[in-house]
Amino acid sequence: MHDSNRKHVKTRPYILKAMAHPLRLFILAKLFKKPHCVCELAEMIGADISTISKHLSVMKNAGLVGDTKEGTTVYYSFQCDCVMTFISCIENVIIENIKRDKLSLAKTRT
Amino acid sequence: MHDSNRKHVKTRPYILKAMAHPLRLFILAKLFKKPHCVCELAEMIGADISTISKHLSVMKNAGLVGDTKEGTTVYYSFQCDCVMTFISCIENVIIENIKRDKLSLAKTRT
DNA sequence: TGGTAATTTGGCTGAATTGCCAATAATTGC
DNA sequence: GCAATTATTGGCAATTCAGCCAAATTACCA
Repeated sequence: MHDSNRKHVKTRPYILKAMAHPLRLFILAKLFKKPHCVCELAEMIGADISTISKHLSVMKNAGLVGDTKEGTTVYYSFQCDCVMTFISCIENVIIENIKRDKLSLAKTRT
Repeated sequence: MHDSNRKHVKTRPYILKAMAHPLRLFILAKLFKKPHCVCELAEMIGADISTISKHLSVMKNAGLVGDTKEGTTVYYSFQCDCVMTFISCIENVIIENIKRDKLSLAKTRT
């Protein structure tokens, strides 16, 4: 692989990784609607606060969310509009996949 | 968490996971330009053929790529236009991140 | 200054992922 | 049919990731 490619390849996936987790997608969807603090999200999800905090940290480092302190409370908010555009795009892929599955199923039946 | 949310959350991340890997992003970028067989990609990347084959299998299951057999050779091709739109969107996030880093760096300096 | 609430960090264990090798399959041409 | 080529699958060791608990940090308030 060319060095230029190698560099390209190394720098990009961290943003995708930051999204590629069920809880993190859920959190993104919630934050898209309005900002939430860590304990609110932990409450919604039913996981340990420290777990949620770590997930938020991953997404913050990836530049997907931002945070604001108010006293001891930290409010996280959505920071990347294009992500939601993409998530809705993913829906389309899923629909296509389902169509394809049905098609191949129909084919094997005949 | 509501059941409807739980379901939502479980079904989506597999497509993101299928992209969230350096080699897989590299492969997607290559396939975006033109179809390639497994051994061509393995050659470009310098990894074992079986490794590449498994990566392609993950992406195929996610509906990101498709394959066509020609003799013993399997050509993989791009199947999801919106992904590249998104990858270019990721570039923007990266640029924003860099800007932010520089800004915070400048702030700490003053 | 001491106590309290919200969050982050460290540490640990179990689970998942990766990548190589070897073995197996599938297809072509002799 | 048999060797050769291409790809897939199984198995294994190494690495990374997730999630929980406990400890540390931060900010507020009396």
